[in-house]
Order: sequence, then C-alpha cells, then structure tokens
Amino acid sequence: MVTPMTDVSPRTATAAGPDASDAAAPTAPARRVRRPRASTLARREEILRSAMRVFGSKGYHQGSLADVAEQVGITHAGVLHHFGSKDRLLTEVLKFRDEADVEHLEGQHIPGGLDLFRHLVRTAEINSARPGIVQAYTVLTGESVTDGHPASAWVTERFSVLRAEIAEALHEVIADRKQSGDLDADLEISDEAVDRAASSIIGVMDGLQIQWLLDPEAVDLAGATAFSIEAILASTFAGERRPRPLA
Amino acid sequence: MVTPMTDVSPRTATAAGPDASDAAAPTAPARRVRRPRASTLARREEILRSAMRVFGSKGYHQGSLADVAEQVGITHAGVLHHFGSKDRLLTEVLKFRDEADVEHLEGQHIPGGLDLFRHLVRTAEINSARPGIVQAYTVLTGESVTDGHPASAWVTERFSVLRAEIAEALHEVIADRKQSGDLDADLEISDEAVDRAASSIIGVMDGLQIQWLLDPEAVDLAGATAFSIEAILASTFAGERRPRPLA
DNA sequence: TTTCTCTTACTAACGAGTAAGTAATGGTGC
DNA sequence: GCACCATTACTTACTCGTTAGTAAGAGAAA
Repeated sequence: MVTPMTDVSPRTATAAGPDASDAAAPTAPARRVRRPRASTLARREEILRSAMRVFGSKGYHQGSLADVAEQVGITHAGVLHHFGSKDRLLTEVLKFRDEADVEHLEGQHIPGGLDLFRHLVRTAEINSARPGIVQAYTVLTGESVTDGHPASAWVTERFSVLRAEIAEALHEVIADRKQSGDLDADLEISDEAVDRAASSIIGVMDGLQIQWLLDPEAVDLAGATAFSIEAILASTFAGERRPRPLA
Repeated sequence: MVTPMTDVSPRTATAAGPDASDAAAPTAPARRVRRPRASTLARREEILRSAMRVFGSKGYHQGSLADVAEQVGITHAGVLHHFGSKDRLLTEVLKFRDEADVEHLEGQHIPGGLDLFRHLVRTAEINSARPGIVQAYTVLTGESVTDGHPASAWVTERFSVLRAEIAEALHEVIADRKQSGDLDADLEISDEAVDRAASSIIGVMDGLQIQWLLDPEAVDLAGATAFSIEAILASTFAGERRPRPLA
C-alpha cells in the first residue's frame, strides 16, 4: 500500500493518511530522505495536466479519476497512488496552476500600475485562442459556489488576492496622475470606489468568458474586455464628477 | 407504470417516452382528454421548486433526485413518475423559471430605454438579499459550459435574448439623446460598440455575483453593479471620443 | 371501474477508495 | 561491478456507497 502522496516536505503529520502504522517503528536509524525521482515528477505532472483537462471539460464532480487516468495510460488506482484522493488531486492541480502562472511571469516583473490593466487585456486576447483553459477556469469557478465544494477556499482566496492587486495598481495610477497633473490633486477617490472598480474588472472578465464559451461568435471576448476595463478606469478616474446616466 | 409526464399539450409525439405502447390502440373512441387535476399540478410545482433549490445549491450533476424528492416528502421514483427523467426535470425547471419571470412582470410593461438599466440595477439590489436564487443561477450557468450539459442550449439562448434586449434599449437611449441634443447627432456609435456594451453589462453582473457569493463581505454587489453599468453606459455614449486610459 | 399517484423493491452502472501483489528500479554494501 | 533489498509504480480485484431508471402493485380518487 504505502500510498506516498509525497508532500515534498517529508514527515508531514497527515493524520488522515491510511498508514498510521510505522509510527512507532522500533529501529528508525538513517531517516531516509526519500526524494522523488525525476520520472515520478514527470508522471505526476502528466496526471496534473490530464486532470486539468478533465476537470476543465467536465467539471470536478462529473470528471472521474478513470477519465484522468485514461489520458495518462494508467488505471484510476494509479492516480490514487500518486495523489491519495480526488480532493487532493484537485488541490494539487490548483497549486500547480498557480506555480505555472508564477513561472510564466518569472523574470519579467509583475506588472503594476497601468501595465497591470494592459496585462489583463492582453490575457483576454491570449485567452480567446485557448478555450480549453478558459473553460477549466470557468467551470471550476462556477462549481465552487456550491455548498462545501473543495475548491471554494482556493477560488475565494484567488479572487481576494486579485482584487487587492488590482486595487493597489489603481491607487498607484491615481497617485501618479495626481502628481503629473493629469488628475486634479483635490479629487477624492475613496477606497470603496477603488474596491468597486477592482471587483467590477474581475467580474466583467469572468462574465464575458462565460458568454464567450457558450457562443464565441456572438461575443468579442478581447474587444469587450478591453472596452469594459477602459470604461471602468475612466469612471473611476472621474471620481465624484463621473457621469451618472441613471441618476 | 404509464409515467404520464403530461406535456400540457396532450398527445405530443414524445418518441423517447418509455411507452411506445397504446400507439395503435384498436378502439380509441372518446379520446379521453386527460386533463391533470389541480392537486397534481400543485404537486408538480412543489417538485419544481424543490428541484430549483437542490440544483441551485448542489448543481445539477451533484444534486440527486432523492434530494429533490425528500423535500416534497416522496421518493425519487415519485419524482420520476411526474417528470420521466432527470434531464426532463431540469428542462421543466428552466421553463418554469421563465414562466414565473414573465408572470412576475405581467401587467407592468417590460422596461425599455434607460429604465431597463435601472431595472438591472434594481435587480442586483434585490438579489443581494436572496443569495439562494443567485446561487442557483450562477451554479447552473457555470455548469452549462461543460461539454454536453443539458442546460447549455437554454443558457445560451437566454444570454442571446438578454444581449439583444439590452442592445435594443441602448439604441433607443442613443436615439433619444441625439434627438434631445444631449448627444451630438453626428456622433457615430457602431452596432459593434453597442453589442460590446451589452455583453459587458451582462458579464459584469454575472461575474460580480460569483465573487459576492464566495465572499459577501468583500464585494458590494449592488454598488459595484450600479457603478459598472453607469461606467459602461457613459463610455458607450462618448462614442469614439471616449477616454482611452490604456491607449 | 378506471385512472392516477406514489411506494417498494429492484437493477445496472459507476465512482472513490482499499488491499494485496508484482515487476522494475536504483541505491547500498561489498 | 555485482548482488541484494527496499522502495516505487503501478495493476487487478475487490468493497461500499450512490444514482438513475424500471417494474409492479397498493390505495385513493373521480
């Protein structure tokens, strides 16, 4: 049995683990540091990629371990050997995605200020050529609002971080513009207004993705994203003086 | 057995139905018009409401017929007696929702022009007091982008209609404003721009709902919705002269 | 008496997780 | 450089729970 699920960090206190044995092994001399081999890591990455595809196209609940395993050419028990449980596999997929994102941005500074918003628009442009990824993200996000979903904490955290990053970038831009005189230095732009804008930008991106996935002909993902972000930025910069067509 | 699943319209050619029998009934004299009793209709409505709750909180795939049945105090076979299959139940739920929506707006004219946008904002305000409904809508919408989901056609159609309604209202407002002089009569606002705005408004509403469901403290659903819609409207009305902070 | 609603009881399929065994691999002692 | 052995990476074969759907009959209603 054994079922490693190597948490990189050796000897984690995974109480739930099926092997409570060997805890009191009589002679534990050289504390073997069991580092995973390269081929194992490669295999796991294969499985993670497969899981991303499966959960992306069918959702977490509907996608089975057998589906994931099939794409790698093993059985579902083989997948469990590496990841222990389906929930665990999901969290590993999410962690993997995060790490891949970070790696992708490696070297090139994480954009701040106006560049962050350009980066978001650029992301939408890139995304409109890869519906698979977008679907994975959208399905998982939608599913995560169901009661007790294993990904809801991750998604919530992700949104929280994103909102904070966007809000910070907005504050930066506002400060810059006030200094350069592009913006009236006396203009009051409240934190609440900035937070509203941040939520709205994320929201419009996600919402457009849903529509675009269902009907790519009918929705210009990149165009609408760019337009909305600019609209939201413009209104935010206008502060209390922004036009209020509904008032 | 029999399993009626009365499609209101009697004698629909539901080929898929489990009873292909009685098709060539030898003596069919008085063509009994089998209208469902009131108590039956009431029961079905109970089931539909229960299904809305279940599919809303757990999703379609994860919500079981037993869950639906339990809330009505019958067994899952009882539900199948009325609706034949789970897929059928879902489509009936969606149809029911549509009818309920229409009924709700009955009498009061369907808002057009700027009133439509006020109505959308008002809806967001109302929604922020009923997370259950919002969750149902969000879960179903998210799930519908998975491959072969039974609700994807319905959701796609719904988005399509919504976009068209919003685009029409926008065109109205633009025409009005040009006539009243609020808008330069020479200003060009392309159909594409209007469509982009329509998609964006729907998108921001849906996207904000997801964030709000996951973290109601962190997101001001009504406020952000109102802000975004005004921002999008303002940018649309500005046409080619709109500010382009990212350019 | 016929129709309708609903139950009980079942089937067949599927899915996650467990147990145990097997073949390969690679490090260790020599 | 080789034999040995522990570990790893699986597989097969299950268990157990869950689920949609079916069949047939019971009781009530019209």
